Amino acid sequence: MRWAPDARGRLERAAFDLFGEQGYAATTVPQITARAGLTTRTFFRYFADKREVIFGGDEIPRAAARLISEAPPELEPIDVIRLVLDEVAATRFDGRREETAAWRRMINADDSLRDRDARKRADLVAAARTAFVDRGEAQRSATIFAETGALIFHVALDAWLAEPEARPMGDTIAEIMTWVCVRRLEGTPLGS
Amino acid sequence: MRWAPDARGRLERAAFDLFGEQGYAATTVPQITARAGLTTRTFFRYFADKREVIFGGDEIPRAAARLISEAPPELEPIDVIRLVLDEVAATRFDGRREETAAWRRMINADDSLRDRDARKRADLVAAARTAFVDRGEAQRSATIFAETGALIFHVALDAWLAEPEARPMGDTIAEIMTWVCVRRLEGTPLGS
DNA sequence: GTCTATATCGCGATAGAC
DNA sequence: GTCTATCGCGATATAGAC
Repeated sequence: MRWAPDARGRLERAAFDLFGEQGYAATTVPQITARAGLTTRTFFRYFADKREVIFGGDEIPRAAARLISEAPPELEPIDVIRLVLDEVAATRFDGRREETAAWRRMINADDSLRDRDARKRADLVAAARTAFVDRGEAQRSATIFAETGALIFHVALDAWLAEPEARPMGDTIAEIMTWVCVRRLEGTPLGS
Repeated sequence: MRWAPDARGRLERAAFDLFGEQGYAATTVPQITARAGLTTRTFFRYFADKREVIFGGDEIPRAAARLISEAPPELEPIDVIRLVLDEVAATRFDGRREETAAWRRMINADDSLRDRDARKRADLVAAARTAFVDRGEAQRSATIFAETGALIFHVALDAWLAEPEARPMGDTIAEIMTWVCVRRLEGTPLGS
């Protein structure tokens, strides 16, 4: 056949290998595509820019939105957050602490990656907000719940990665959640 | 004198004018510097990149950190947040709703500006966290208070700009704050 | 200040899949 | 045949090096 399969996967692997060897900034797109046996132009067909190789496109916002939609309708929003975060922690982070820490180190070492990382969090909030609205939340409460979920998750991820001993990330999340409480007050008089 | 004064201000004004006329993405740095009567190189001496003309450098994180440090030491963190946000609202936003809305529209219209905007929020959180630590908060609680302050501020700003009638931004902030509560639980047994 | 590398993207051609 | 992935070439702006 004319093209080797899985061009996207080859680009991702070549990129991560090179980033590991030389660092993110020192690696050029032509180097990545040369290693993957493709052209520079092809890289930009799969990834909007060089930063996007690091982040999984919109996979995370989509997964979060799906989990929120599928949560039992009778759950309070804060319990939806708990459910979603526990699921995410168990399936995507437990057992991958070292890889995750290395990934975070790479992001934190580069300014343009920190920009994009912050943007990804905003995208996650936007997707979660929509999902909460679909559950019947008002715009404003949906926004606050989405923001709060992202807050808990990011604080917990940082804390979990900083802990001396590996333990289930859900434990860290539970600790953070005891700290933050969000009350639904829509419609109640101000100051109540 | 050899150089016309206020190169930075001229660059900012030229940039905003051109962004208004042609849009952000369609405006090149050489166009900006030509209008300001300066060279491209000079632009990058004042601004790290093209996006930074839009944001005020690290002025906002610095101001927030200063306000947190100067708040009366006996205040609870959530009341420090209230104080700081009210001050910021009154001095920087009240009476500038239209400019602020236009500024937000410009940011939301461009992907690279959304990246940077999200990053600026992260920088603000980092500065506020440090300031809370200086007040004697533990790392983890400082992080949560800083994140919560940023959350309230951003939700309130969005809401305030979306309101049909202009009113003091502090009123919107007060409404949002009745929604979000943060408890200091460091040192208490888990599950309490 | 000048020079240059590199990211980024548009366009037309082409090769194989269905 | 049409559709899609890929290529090759080129143009331009940002951003950093010298």
